[in-house]
Amino acid sequence: MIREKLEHYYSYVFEKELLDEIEQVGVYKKLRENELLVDLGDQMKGVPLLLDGAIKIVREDKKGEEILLYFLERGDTCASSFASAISNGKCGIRAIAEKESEIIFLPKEKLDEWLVKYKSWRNFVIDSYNIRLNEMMETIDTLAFMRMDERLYKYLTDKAQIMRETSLNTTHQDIAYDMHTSRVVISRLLKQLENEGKIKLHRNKIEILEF
Amino acid sequence: MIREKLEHYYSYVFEKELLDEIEQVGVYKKLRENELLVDLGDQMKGVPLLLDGAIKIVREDKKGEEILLYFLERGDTCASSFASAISNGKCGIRAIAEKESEIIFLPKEKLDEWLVKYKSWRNFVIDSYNIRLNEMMETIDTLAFMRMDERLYKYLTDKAQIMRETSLNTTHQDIAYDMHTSRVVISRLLKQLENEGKIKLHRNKIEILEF
DNA sequence: GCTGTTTTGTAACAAATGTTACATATCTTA
DNA sequence: TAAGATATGTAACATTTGTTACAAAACAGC
Repeated sequence: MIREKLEHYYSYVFEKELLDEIEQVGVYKKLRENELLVDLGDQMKGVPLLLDGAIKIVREDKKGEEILLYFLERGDTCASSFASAISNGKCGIRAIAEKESEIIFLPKEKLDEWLVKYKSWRNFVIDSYNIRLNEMMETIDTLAFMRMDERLYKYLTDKAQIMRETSLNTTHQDIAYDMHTSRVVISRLLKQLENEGKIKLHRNKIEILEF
Repeated sequence: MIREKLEHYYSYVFEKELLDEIEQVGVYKKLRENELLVDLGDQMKGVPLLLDGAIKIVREDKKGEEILLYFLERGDTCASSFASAISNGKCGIRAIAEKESEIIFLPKEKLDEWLVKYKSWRNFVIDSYNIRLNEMMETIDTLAFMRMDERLYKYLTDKAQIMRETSLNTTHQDIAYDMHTSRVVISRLLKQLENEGKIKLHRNKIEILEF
């Protein structure tokens, strides 16, 4: 069954021999919604390959203030873990399953070995880093160039896409945590978006009418 | 002379055989102050290794609004170029020499080859990506968690360190561009920092009194 | 049903940042 | 030295974002 899912998402990415190796040494794991996958300061023993679901990557500063960096989808891996695993350093982020997810954990001993052996692995690692760098740049653009109302709308539509839903089950407070602002600000701007006809508000649920 | 500089900054990073190869295929280049090294949308034909100087990495959105991402110092390479070079993609940033700098340009044909051949090259590439990811996270922290006055003071002290000077030759307008705000805001906050005794203002020059 | 808890709505105000407008100072160069 | 050009200082005001306080609505468990 693992092989099936692997083939499904990664057969065009990895060579057959590499898929075989992954099947042998990879550890399959199912994550419950809201389960913590990586915490701040963790020393990773490997890297997760995401088979299905959605993982939220969050940054926290010394004072415990949080902000959402980006989401991982199936086919993604966590570049920050890769870093931490291969160099025995600490992880600067927190990763939480946003919904039920499935991953394969690859032991760090193999990471460098595969770089030598498999061209497809080298491409995958480099690509992953690039995707992550670009994602970070987009986050920076968002923070630097957009006003809160635009950021909020982007947050809602992005998250809906990741979750593959047109409604989000979330509270105003949760959004405020992700965007590092206050609940009152979010409520105010959500109401504004509702008046513009872009969303519809319910208790614990936001329907997105316009993408 | 190139060999000398290479040895000086990279002899502890790269194996001897790799240093030899770099000397053979690398193209040395001197950059004048303010010279453009990489522009938005460029398709990189290789990656620059920074031997000396300081390179400013800037992000620009569609509307032409800019913000400083980070600086490169000697020993650094541009992860974003690496990305662009190896995958024939476009570069999402702009790189400008902040002062006279020296680089060695490595042709993209070698990049993947060396990943297979040299452990030290693999480490260097992975490390570079990690350093850049961390730098980006710090930029995000700064944007998300700090007020403008704190950001400004951090900008001044960071830049002074990169430039290895205690005074910066710059105008309020230039700082405003880097921080994506208006000149008036910067002038106001600089005056405030001066009143707090942390800096001293001159025309075209800011002296930093407290680090 | 009733009661406590969670979530949302909103007003009133405070603080931070952005904008416009203009004055003054300093440098450059003819 | 006079005449622009560039850089800085500052006031007054606008907008955006954050904070406090409280009320009302929706839900959960009994």
